[in-house]
Amino acid sequence: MKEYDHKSIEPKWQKKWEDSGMYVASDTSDAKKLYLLVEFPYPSGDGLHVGHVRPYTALDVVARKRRMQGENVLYPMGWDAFGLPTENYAIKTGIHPKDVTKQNTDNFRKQIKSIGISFDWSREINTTDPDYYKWTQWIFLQLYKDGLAYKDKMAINWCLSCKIGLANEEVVDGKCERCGGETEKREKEQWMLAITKYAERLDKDLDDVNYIERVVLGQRNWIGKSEGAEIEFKIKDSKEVMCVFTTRPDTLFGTTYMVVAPEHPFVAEMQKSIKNIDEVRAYLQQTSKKTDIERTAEGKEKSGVELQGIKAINPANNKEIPVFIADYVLAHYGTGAIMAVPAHDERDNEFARKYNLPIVEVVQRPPEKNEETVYTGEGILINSGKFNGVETQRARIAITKEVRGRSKTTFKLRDWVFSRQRYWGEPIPMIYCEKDGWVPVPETDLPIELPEVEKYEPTDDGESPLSTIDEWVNTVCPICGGPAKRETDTMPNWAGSSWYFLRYTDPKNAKAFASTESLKRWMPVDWYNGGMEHTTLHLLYSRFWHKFLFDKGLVPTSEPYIKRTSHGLILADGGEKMSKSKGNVINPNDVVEQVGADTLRVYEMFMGPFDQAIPWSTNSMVGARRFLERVWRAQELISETSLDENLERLLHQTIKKVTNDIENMKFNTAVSTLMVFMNGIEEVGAITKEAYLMLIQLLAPFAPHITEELWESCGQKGSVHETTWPRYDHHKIKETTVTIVVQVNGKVRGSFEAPRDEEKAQLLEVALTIEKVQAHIDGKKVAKTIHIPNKLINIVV
RNA sequence: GCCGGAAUGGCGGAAUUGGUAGACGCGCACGACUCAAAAUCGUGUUCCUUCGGGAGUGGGAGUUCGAUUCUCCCUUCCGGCACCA
Repeated sequence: MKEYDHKSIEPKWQKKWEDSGMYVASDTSDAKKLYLLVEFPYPSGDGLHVGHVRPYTALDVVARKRRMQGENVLYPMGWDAFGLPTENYAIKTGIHPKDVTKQNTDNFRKQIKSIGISFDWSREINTTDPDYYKWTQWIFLQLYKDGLAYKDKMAINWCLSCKIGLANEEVVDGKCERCGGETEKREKEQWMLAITKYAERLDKDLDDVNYIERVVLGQRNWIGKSEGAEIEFKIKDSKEVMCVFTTRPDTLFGTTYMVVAPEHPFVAEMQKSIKNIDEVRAYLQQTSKKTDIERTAEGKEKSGVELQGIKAINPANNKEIPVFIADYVLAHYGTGAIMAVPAHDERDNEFARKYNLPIVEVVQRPPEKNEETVYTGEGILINSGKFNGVETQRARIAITKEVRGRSKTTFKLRDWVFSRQRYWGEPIPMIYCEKDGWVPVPETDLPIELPEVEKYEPTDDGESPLSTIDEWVNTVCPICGGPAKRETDTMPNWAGSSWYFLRYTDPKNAKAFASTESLKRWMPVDWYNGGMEHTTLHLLYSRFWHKFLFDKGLVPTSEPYIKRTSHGLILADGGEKMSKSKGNVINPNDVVEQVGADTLRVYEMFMGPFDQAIPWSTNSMVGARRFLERVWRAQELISETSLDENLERLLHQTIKKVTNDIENMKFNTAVSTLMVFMNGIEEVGAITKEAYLMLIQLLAPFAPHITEELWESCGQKGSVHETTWPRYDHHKIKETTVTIVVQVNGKVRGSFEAPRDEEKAQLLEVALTIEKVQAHIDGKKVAKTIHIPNKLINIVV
């Protein structure tokens, strides 16, 4: 027998697979289709990370198993290659981002191939390829035509170090999501996408998809749907009305003051009536200087100023109430104004206490609730005129109706800031004409390609580097033919990834982003695995684009992904995140070199639950390697004798468990089950060839190279990956004898072997003969006995 | 603060329609092989113990013949959101 030498085996089979094209998904097969997707990586200069290997291997295991079960599997890969690190590298070195991208993708491709993932490389895509981003631009134009893309001057989050505008989703703790630098608010004209028009459907349709719970919750939370009512308050001695949004119209009688956001136009409109206008202006100035971080950083101490001379009328009881401005009310949410009910809202309560405002309870507090806390729950109304005694849920509708309010649903979700003042992104295909305003580039002119530039840095005034190239910027208006200028902003790097899964179905189509036929064949994605960090960004954006395309009749389903799962991070040995600066990064290249791709794969599947973060342990990895070596050596144990009865049962149990565990992503227990079977083979010391070949098949999805080699050396023809997945015989799984556990008062006192399905009376008889059992019931009366078939006898004394 | 998730040997983890806690792997100890070492193989490995047993799945109560699993309260850790009316 040869030694197990991964260095010769792995490249050998990788080449055979590539030459045979056996992982190319068929566009003509009648077999059941299965579209498996992992997030395509940003090809960074650091190369592949062991963290990439986990999800790629996991769905590769599923892909290989399902192919063996006869399905036509599409499992593609590509590159999400626009982005800042490449651009920053270009700024530093002067090398064109295109060249950097080429180097990086070549490296990534080579690395991924070295771990034997069965991607269909014939469908490889790259978001920076003009043939690809032509269609990203095309989709933008369709959004524009439908009024879903618009330009707006607005306060955006500005990253001081990237010199770039950021979407809200890209700001984390007031810091830039990408570089971690400080951000501030800045007024700037930006292209926006009206994702909020899809808020309701993005929320509701989560009911119909099979996403893991934490993804659904993350999206729901981000969309922030909230049902309530809009109610108008008259302003005393004025024609003005103030409209508020509330989720608790039932507490209207408890409204003792109102608050409007400092930015609310009401303040300017009413300035003549405001007696303390200087004080108000001082407050406005103070808050406008504050960033969101500062507003929240002050321990949430609420502040505000009363608008003296202004009174609002509570429509429920016609009482005059004061009006405040305070920065705890947000201008962009609801109507930018609230009715304050300090008895039943914690924020209002805090504010009312600080400014000595009346607090009127209108919902009866249940007796068990602490009187110190603000009661925000449901109950029976009090101090509410004719609504006294009504239950809060019903009162919401009744009071809203009484004061002519209207039901209203609001969302936290805000429109998507789509402009970036950067070079390395898709140019936004719009032209500005003095006469005609913003004009879309004609579709026949797409793609608008990125021009060559000398400097990649954004300009000091925050404009894109494209703005300095006059011959590119200056163009003619598609409508009037007069002089006009191109938009120099580019798209954010979420653009290309918002539809890439569609392109895989028909990657070379020059007439459409994908043909209807291809889309019908492959969509929707059956199973999409990716990181939790993309729950509110990529996943929401791509669902939005897909729903838009569905509305246009361009894709066959309203949801792009049927099932979404998520992998846990791989941490460094000590449990910290792997990072270059800490020097604790494990390079998959080194691992493949030293112990082989199969060992790496088996280890990553075995290390722990797939959805859980887990520390890397090079020590533990040797267990995976030892296991493969034992499988290798077990060739020697193949003998002509018939299969041991216990081993046969174990084999069928193994087939069942591995088959189920793969589908449930319990890869760790699938591998351990294979190990148990291997232990069984060694214990018996012999195995039939047939049973050994089944072990090879079950292991094949996890360790595709060594199993090919073993399959071949056992004299089998063709690839193990093209064989039929083993089936188990449920008759052969059942044990003929079972271990019966004997308990006395619930404590284990002994056990014995008995034939399967033995009667209780017989079992009890045997149980009572056990010495230890006798010792524990000695002199006591047996109250009752409990029998769980084929499991245990419990004697209660 | 709110919403999720988690807590099991020296370590990663396994086991739930409630039924032998610690599968599998790592590590460790001892033994075999070897001049020796590595590799490999074998045996053992939750803790305490007066060797009869006893305790034990973050802590405390409860339901049950029986609880890692179900209920209530609490602690700690991780992740997400954060003045959203």
